[in-house]
Amino acid sequence: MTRAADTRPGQAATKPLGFVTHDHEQCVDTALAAAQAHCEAEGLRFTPVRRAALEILLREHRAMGAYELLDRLHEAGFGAQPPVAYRALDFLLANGFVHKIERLNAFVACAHPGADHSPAFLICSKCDAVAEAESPRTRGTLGDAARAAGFRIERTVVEALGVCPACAERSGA
Amino acid sequence: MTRAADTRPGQAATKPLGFVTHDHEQCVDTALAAAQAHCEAEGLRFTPVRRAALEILLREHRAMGAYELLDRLHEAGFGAQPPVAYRALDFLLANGFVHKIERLNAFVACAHPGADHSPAFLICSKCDAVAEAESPRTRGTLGDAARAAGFRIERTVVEALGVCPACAERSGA
DNA sequence: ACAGGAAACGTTATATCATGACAAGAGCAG
DNA sequence: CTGCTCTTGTCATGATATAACGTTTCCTGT
Repeated sequence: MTRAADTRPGQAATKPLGFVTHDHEQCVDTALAAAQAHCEAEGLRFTPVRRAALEILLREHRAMGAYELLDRLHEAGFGAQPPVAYRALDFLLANGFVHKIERLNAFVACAHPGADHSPAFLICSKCDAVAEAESPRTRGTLGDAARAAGFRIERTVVEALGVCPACAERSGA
Repeated sequence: MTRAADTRPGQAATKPLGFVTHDHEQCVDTALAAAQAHCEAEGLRFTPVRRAALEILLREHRAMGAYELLDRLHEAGFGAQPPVAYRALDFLLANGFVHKIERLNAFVACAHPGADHSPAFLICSKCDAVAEAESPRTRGTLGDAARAAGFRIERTVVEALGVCPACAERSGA
């Protein structure tokens, strides 16, 4: 509810992040700064535990379970009980800084900081690696069916299961 | 947009199942018969507990948690422990007779018995009702991105969250 | 018919994921 | 400073899912 609408198809999304290497330090810093700016603009409290949670997810750059995140937060001096992690995640999810991978019951930092988008994920069934891509607007066919049924779509989860390049090479070669 | 489960001719052929009424007795029987035929053709064992699990999901015609299904199976004389339900569900999932709704951690009988398809679901955030639609082939845009990354897609989960007609009317009116 | 093997079933126990409820502290408007 | 709201931390519990193992069932080869 706190995000402005900025729906636009076809941004630079032909290369899903996640299966490539990149300047990670910078990508973490950029995302943290963007989150902080967003919170200041919206009057949200980017508290230490929230910031720490986001930083951990950004640094790991992979889907992480809530309890694993909780361990890291606890190591960093925060509380040790599940609600500590889940509440931070709730905040980050609500503001689009992280996404939940339903298939894995895990969470991943958003790869497109700042952009309001409809994410799609590529999930490797062998190693659970996750890459985020821009969602193809499912508004087309599915949207038609939904309208015909009187169903109002608010959000669409798209998760493609398959084999990532690394695992394909490992088993194929 | 093809539908097989609602076999009544001339009615609501463009609506995704789930938000419409229909001849349920017949739809259950048809689906059970189709499943049985499929198993016989494939040399699979359509055992009593598997059949019972499918029948329960078909009759309920809604997304059901594994433990709720387990209760029903137990009432029907089967074992009372979680693996009883999860193993039946594994079989039914593997053969396309039921689908898992990741978002709800729940299971629903397939609405297109016999058809090899890529389902998409409309999930009401207010009442958890679920309707199954044919998936718009997300192969297009997402498939391109996947290929570019060297990712081989095997299956795609599509779950649209929103408000069903009944809940929209209830809150809107 | 029957022995051997694979698959399925039921059980106990445990692992994993998530939330309810409540008290104490932090930040802000009046 | 006071009252209010939001946030944090805690304990406790609920909800979802799987591991491991012995027994039964079914199929197959003889």
